[in-house]
Amino acid sequence: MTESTQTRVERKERTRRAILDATLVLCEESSLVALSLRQVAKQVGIVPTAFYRHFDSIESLGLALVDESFVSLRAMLRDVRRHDPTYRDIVDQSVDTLVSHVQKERQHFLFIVRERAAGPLTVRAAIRHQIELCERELATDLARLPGTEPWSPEDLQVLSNLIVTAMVATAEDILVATGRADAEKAVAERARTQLRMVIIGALGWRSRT
Amino acid sequence: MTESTQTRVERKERTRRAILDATLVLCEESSLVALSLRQVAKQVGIVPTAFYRHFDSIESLGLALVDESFVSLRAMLRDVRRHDPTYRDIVDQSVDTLVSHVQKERQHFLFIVRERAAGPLTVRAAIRHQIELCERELATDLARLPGTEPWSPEDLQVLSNLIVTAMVATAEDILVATGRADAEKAVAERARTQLRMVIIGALGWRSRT
DNA sequence: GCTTTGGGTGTACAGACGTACACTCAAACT
DNA sequence: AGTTTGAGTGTACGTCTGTACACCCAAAGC
Repeated sequence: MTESTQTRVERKERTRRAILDATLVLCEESSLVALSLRQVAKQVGIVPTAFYRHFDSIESLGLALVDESFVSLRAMLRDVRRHDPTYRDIVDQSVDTLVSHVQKERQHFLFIVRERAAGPLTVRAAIRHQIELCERELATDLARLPGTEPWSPEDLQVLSNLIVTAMVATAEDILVATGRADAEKAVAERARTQLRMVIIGALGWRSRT
Repeated sequence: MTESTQTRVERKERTRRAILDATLVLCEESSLVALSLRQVAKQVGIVPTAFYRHFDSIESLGLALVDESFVSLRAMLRDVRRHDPTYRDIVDQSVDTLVSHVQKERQHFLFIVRERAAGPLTVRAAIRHQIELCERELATDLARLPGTEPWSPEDLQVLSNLIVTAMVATAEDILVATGRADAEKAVAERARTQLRMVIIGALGWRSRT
């Protein structure tokens, strides 16, 4: 028999995690806004009123899940950045990293993609804000690449927005294609082509201002 | 006093429309999956059980709304196509058309954008299918533009997917920016820049196959 | 003109919903 | 050792949910 004695904060943290995990499971099929406190409690294995010891509404639970999800997403961006920025196959590397992270953190990406459009107002706003931060981050990364000297900060931001949009759409398509290896490959290949097209376009772009 | 006598099919169609409209109103704030039959009925002004005379579930009501929404979206695509394809400001024309249609058909676009990610399974599938049809349509349009001769059908499809993705994202941003004229202008300007970048990229693109 | 049809009504019920309140009982603190 | 704290329990409530069933009555069909 394992030693099951635990401190109080450990027990609390364990239950909190169980709530977060249970919600991610339930959110694979539906959305936060269609989720009841009782469903979550049942999935966790606690009584409904115990939920309030950890979150005061489904909405604040959602905000916690947004924070958590973007921790793993930022880990992905760090992975992308880790590679040599001058490496010629940066596109392949980035897309590979995206694909593997989406598969590994499937629940988080599913949650973000769904709640971004349908979640409670504050959750939608939080996700929008986080994605905007990612865009800015990407913009500063792009500024470090060779050949980007003539671009204005505004153009970098616009380009960054386009790339992030395309990558979010790619993540969505990977989630839909899950399980069908050929479909997954096709999505990845398309993402690579699109990234190359965009980069070529950006290199040929001259700001009008 | 207006003549209020109506045929039976007229009355039925009128109520059906009222249900569709009421649902679009309710879907401005939430999602189909968080909507109850009783809420819809109350909004329409009919008794809950009367709902079944027109749809047998919220889901099939959703499918009807998808069809309806894409009728107006196709009208938009027709508007875009109506302009001279060789016209040099095709980008400006297209973005202007998109912006004005999103504003005019705000409810439909809100519905599509939200349910695309969060709706019932069959609704999500229907929306995905319709958007894919739009992509193919755009691909054939692109094939008619001068300078696209060297592109393979696959590359056209990939480019079309990228453009549609960017325009869907633009529509989402317009919906969020509604009411703030400066924000709306910024979104439109960004969409124009992105379209130009993509087109330049596509012109410089050479297929590897 | 009499019958049929079918959109809309009203009542009724079992189950799920959020949440208030009083409770237990170990861990944590003094 | 005695007290406090707080995560989790159990009951209880009024409200909302989907849907079954019997009903109404004007338009449609004969």
